[in-house]
Amino acid sequence: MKQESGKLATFLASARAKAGLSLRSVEAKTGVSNAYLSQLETAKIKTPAPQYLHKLAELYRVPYALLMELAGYPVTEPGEKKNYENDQLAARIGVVTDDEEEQLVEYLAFIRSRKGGRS
Amino acid sequence: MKQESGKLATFLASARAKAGLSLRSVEAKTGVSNAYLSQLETAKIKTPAPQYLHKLAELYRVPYALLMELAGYPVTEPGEKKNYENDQLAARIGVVTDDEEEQLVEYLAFIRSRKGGRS
DNA sequence: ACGCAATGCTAAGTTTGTCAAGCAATTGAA
DNA sequence: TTCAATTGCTTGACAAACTTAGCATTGCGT
Repeated sequence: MKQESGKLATFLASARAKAGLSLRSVEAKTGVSNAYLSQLETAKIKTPAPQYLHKLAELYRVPYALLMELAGYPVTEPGEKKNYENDQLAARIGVVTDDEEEQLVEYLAFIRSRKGGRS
Repeated sequence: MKQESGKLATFLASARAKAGLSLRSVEAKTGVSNAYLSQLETAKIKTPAPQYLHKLAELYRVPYALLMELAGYPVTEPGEKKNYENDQLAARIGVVTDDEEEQLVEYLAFIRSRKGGRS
């Protein structure tokens, strides 16, 4: 049951909305064309190059790794297992709407972005 | 002074040589076509999809993140800086041949692969 | 020598990311 | 209202990843 569909699209769309930026202003700040950004947010593009995800992660202040994961790229080393302990969290939270899920993901992104500090 | 050219190619080639595998046996084990592997190792392909790097990292027992970096993908979060303290290491090591550099990188990969253990 | 399998590689073709250009709708100022 | 700027989006073209099929060479068994 792998669902990697439009998650990235809606995430990027709401992140930009939250930042109050237009497609063209994002283009100005990141160098990513507005046409491409539109296709990204409408799920016309499935696997954008990591380079662009990195730029957007920087602008929106969300973790690069999260965008990579939403895009369906492998993020962990071959050996490691992914956090399926999150199933426990899912059980506690219960059913959520798409909007709620969206906001939870973004909030988690915010939390994680305030963690950094590798020397 | 960014040089990301044939590093990945030579790294993958020597990793396969060290494993004593043919292109077709790697294809059998990873699902990556031998033609594509050949193009990878002869630098005909610049930016292979991370999915393939992940499979090869698993087979060759080298860090996925290292292959990503050799391919020129961003690997760190937008905030963090890359280890330019390695300039100190470079100063200590001095001039090295391509073969030496290759072996050093692979040895470092080996060291790193024995580190893992995220819960 | 003869075949035959395995090796690395290349040629042609399909798919898909990416951009430049431009279009329809909305907004706002005069 | 009218005009111009801004918005999101689509279209057409190009480049590059990726596959299938096949080639040339090498090695080995008989």
